[in-house]
Amino acid sequence: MAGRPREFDIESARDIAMQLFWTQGYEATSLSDLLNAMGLSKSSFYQTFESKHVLFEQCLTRYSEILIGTMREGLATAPSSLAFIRGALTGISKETRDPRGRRGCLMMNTAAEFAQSDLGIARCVKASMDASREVFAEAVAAAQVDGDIDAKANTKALADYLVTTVIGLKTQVKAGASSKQITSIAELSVSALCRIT
Amino acid sequence: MAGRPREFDIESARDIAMQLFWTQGYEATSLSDLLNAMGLSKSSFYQTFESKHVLFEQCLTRYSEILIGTMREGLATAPSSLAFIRGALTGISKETRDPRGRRGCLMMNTAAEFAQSDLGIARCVKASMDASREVFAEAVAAAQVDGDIDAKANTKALADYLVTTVIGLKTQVKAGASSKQITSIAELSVSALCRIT
DNA sequence: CTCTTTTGGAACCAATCGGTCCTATATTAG
DNA sequence: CTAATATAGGACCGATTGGTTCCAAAAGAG
Repeated sequence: MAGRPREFDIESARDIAMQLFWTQGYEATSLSDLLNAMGLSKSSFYQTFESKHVLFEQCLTRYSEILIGTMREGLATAPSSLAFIRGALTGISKETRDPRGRRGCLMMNTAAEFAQSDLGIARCVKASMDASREVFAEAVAAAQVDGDIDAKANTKALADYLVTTVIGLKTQVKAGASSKQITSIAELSVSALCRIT
Repeated sequence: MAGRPREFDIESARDIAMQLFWTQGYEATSLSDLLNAMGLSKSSFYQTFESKHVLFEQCLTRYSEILIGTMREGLATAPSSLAFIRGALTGISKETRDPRGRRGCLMMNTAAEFAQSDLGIARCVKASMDASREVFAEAVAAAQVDGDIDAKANTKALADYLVTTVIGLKTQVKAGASSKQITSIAELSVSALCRIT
């Protein structure tokens, strides 16, 4: 039935594209950038992925899956829910030292690049933010049960607060903040979180 | 000595360009977009502003001047330093209703679009962030004198925290958060600020 | 062997990009 | 008047953009 088998792995090719979009942005990533990095000919590219735009949407979805999955795993394996939250914030300081550079978060970058112009993409970004807020909400709720965070506080509002802080921290990294600055802001945010009533 | 006088105002033309860059981003704003919006011919444009890139850098500088100026004025006229801080955060919720749309902050958008690729622009973004952090630092210090914020807290760290929160809030607006969400996060952040020791 | 599919590469597309240059006209100062 | 500058508009530039189409070769399945 089937003819010549595909010589590349679709998912890993898409992951390479995702890294490119993440680092350079959508517009700044040209088709030939993609072809070179993915090691594909134009034929293979357009036969497999419909267009640059479709591929980008797939990359957004994939990124969100990884992001949320990593968060969920971190929450499940952390010594405590509060430890997970603290780690999620302070861990951002590591991105400062990353040789691949201060590239922020693909979702935020995309939100900044497209704003309201592309409806499908805007929906994708919002869905991803909602999902990460949901994970934070679970973490906060658990920390409230643990007694690390005041049980009377509004769980969802605290989750929103955490998402906002993460976004702010990642943008600070991209704007050139030092590792020390990031760590200090993160610690401050966590300790503030624990004092809220 | 002088010939035919210029028929447009350089500063207001640049302001129009700034608005365009702010709304659409640098790459997404084409030369003809600029010419149409500014009401200039190509000749006048290139004679007055050296290039699109140079004009953009001027717009960044201008934006920063306005931003910092507005902050300083707000700090000077607010009933208290803490009131200024609270207003700076909660006021972001208004941007949700702005008909011109959720366009975030030009500096952050630029940071997201250029990342580390353009050194001059990166420097400009960092300078602006440092300046706004400085204003926040003055406000925090004054609020500490007022007794609204614990005097033992690290002033500069709190200022960094505020900048981070503002960035996060503006990005949330751009990503589609509701006015209520923004207000609630802002209030939460301020009350957290007052409890930090 | 045949059918099907993928492959790489090239040719080609219209459109747009930022930018330069030029012409002809208009408006000022001296 | 002349010199100097600004104007609008168009011609033109090379380069690049995302995307389409065609082709001959390759390699699997039946």
